[in-house]
Amino acid sequence: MTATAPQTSPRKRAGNGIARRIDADEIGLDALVGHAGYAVRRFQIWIFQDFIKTLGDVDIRPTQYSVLTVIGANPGLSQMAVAKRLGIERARLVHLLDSLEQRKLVKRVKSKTDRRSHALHLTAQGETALEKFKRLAAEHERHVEAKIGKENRERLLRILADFT
Amino acid sequence: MTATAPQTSPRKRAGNGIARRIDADEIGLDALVGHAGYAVRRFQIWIFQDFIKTLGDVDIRPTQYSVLTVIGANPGLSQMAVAKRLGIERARLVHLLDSLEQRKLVKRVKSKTDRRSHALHLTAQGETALEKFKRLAAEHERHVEAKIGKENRERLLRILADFT
DNA sequence: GGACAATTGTTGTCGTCAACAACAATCTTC
DNA sequence: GAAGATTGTTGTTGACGACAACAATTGTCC
Repeated sequence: MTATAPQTSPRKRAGNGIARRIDADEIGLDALVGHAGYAVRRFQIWIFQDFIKTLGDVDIRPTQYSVLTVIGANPGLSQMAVAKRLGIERARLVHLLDSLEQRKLVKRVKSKTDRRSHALHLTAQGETALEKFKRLAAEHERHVEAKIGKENRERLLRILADFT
Repeated sequence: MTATAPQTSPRKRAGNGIARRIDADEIGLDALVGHAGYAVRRFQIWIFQDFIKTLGDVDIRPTQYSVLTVIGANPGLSQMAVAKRLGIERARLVHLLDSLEQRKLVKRVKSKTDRRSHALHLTAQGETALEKFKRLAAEHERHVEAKIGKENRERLLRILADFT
């Protein structure tokens, strides 16, 4: 027996025979506490939920935002180049671009130099839309700052700079 | 035009007419660089991939590991309590437990005090298996340490302590 | 103590996402 | 020019989060 069990039942007996519900914060995480992956995962879920909520009116999700940003900063990239840069599978990027192209934010232009590939560009509408998205994303970033603190957010960005 | 485009084509002309492929690290991320969510997401993917690979021989994924750990540390919990503690939907936990129960690592015991709920316990086999999983998870954690540094990992855990 | 609301586990659907595999068109290389 | 690699596409699989509905059971309120 290695488990450090604080109780062996989902109820706690209060001595008078009345079963009490266990609060979530009474439940130990044991080895999980020392795992960076667990904390990072929970944090990432929180961040994405806030991002999706903050950009809810314009209906832009984190992955879509990353694609638009990269295309905006590097017009003419191929799908393969975008996928590699963002760590997205090229098969997945196809659907992402289908959606963004339907919404007239992005256009696929046949490349002159390589007839297999498409040169990706923002439409004029996409350019102005992206401006708005960036303002909303900055607002989301302020939420992150409010949640973990200004210095902690900057520390975090420094620690994880290699993964961008 | 707000885009700071270093090129407008997926090829770079080298002057002699030969098109050169663009390397991924030449592609700017623009606003993405300042977003904690992007870095956290990429890092989380890296961590999970390493975890899955390191625990590949025993076929345990991060979520399964978290469920086993919590049950091991708090025998007798209900499914609802585990789901709440780990931020998993109770509908999703059903399938997770189905799988773990089939593998004889966990057992659902009918609760005496609440006939709606199940008291969750590790089997004897589950106890010894979890020991091994924890050793492998610790090895994974050393990979994280090697990737971002010992101090950075500890800083990270401190910053994100509220999310566990 | 009996009606009504809340909780628990379960089943099902839907959409997102990563990981593969296969394919046609095209390019590169030898 | 033939063989192999690359690009975009389509499709499948499985993990995962979010919902909705349901039966069984428990809690609450009058």
